[in-house]
Amino acid sequence: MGACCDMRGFLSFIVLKLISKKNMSGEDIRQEIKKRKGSKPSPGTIYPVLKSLSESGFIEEIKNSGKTKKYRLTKKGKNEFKIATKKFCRIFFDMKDEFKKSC
Amino acid sequence: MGACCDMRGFLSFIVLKLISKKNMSGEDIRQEIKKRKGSKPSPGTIYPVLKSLSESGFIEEIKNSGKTKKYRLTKKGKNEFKIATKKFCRIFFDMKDEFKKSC
DNA sequence: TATCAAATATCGGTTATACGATACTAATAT
DNA sequence: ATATTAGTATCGTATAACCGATATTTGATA
Repeated sequence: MGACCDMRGFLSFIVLKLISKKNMSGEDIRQEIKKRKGSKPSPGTIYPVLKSLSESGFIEEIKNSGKTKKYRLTKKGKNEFKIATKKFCRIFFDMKDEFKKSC
Repeated sequence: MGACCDMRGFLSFIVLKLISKKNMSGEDIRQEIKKRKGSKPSPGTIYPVLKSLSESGFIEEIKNSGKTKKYRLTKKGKNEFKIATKKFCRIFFDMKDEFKKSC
């Protein structure tokens, strides 16, 4: 319910996008999404996504000193992200105008 | 299953976006989404969305000669779309770079 | 080493997205 | 007037996104 456009979905894509810029942990990702969407995804949302992306071979864990697990894109993940980005652009190509107006 | 980024979601937003540019019928919208996403949403997908947007007062039917019903944004709908666009931009603001590279 | 806290992992349940099938409606052609 | 057909509407169901609660791990600190 609520507003018509709750921007639900695209979470896997957003995660790939974030990791593509910088290696990140689950916590890092939750924080960054909070910044962007306003609401912080629950652990029960983000960790299954990371697991799924990991099992599909799109991302991989990198050893880390702290108590966090950081992830990076694999080669396969980079390719997948490239394809997904193309698709995203085909869907939203005319958002370029809105970007200029609204951002 | 399938790829990780099936771009599911955002349908209401896409519909508002399309109608914001040009008054459209359900069929028009299905066609346009097929062009963008590759797959044509089924009637059972699109008409409930139009109904819901209509009941919420975001879009309204305009009388039409043909056997189609065309919709346009209401004032409320324009406002909602503006807000949703801002949110979209906050989430995907750094897609601007990708747009340049991939579109 | 025992404890604490932060991050991660898992599970059950809710809701929205979406499909396929079927039914309805209305303009048009026979 | 009746049949045809494109567009619209509705229903039941499947799937994925997501949350909240709980459990587990692990680095850090007492």
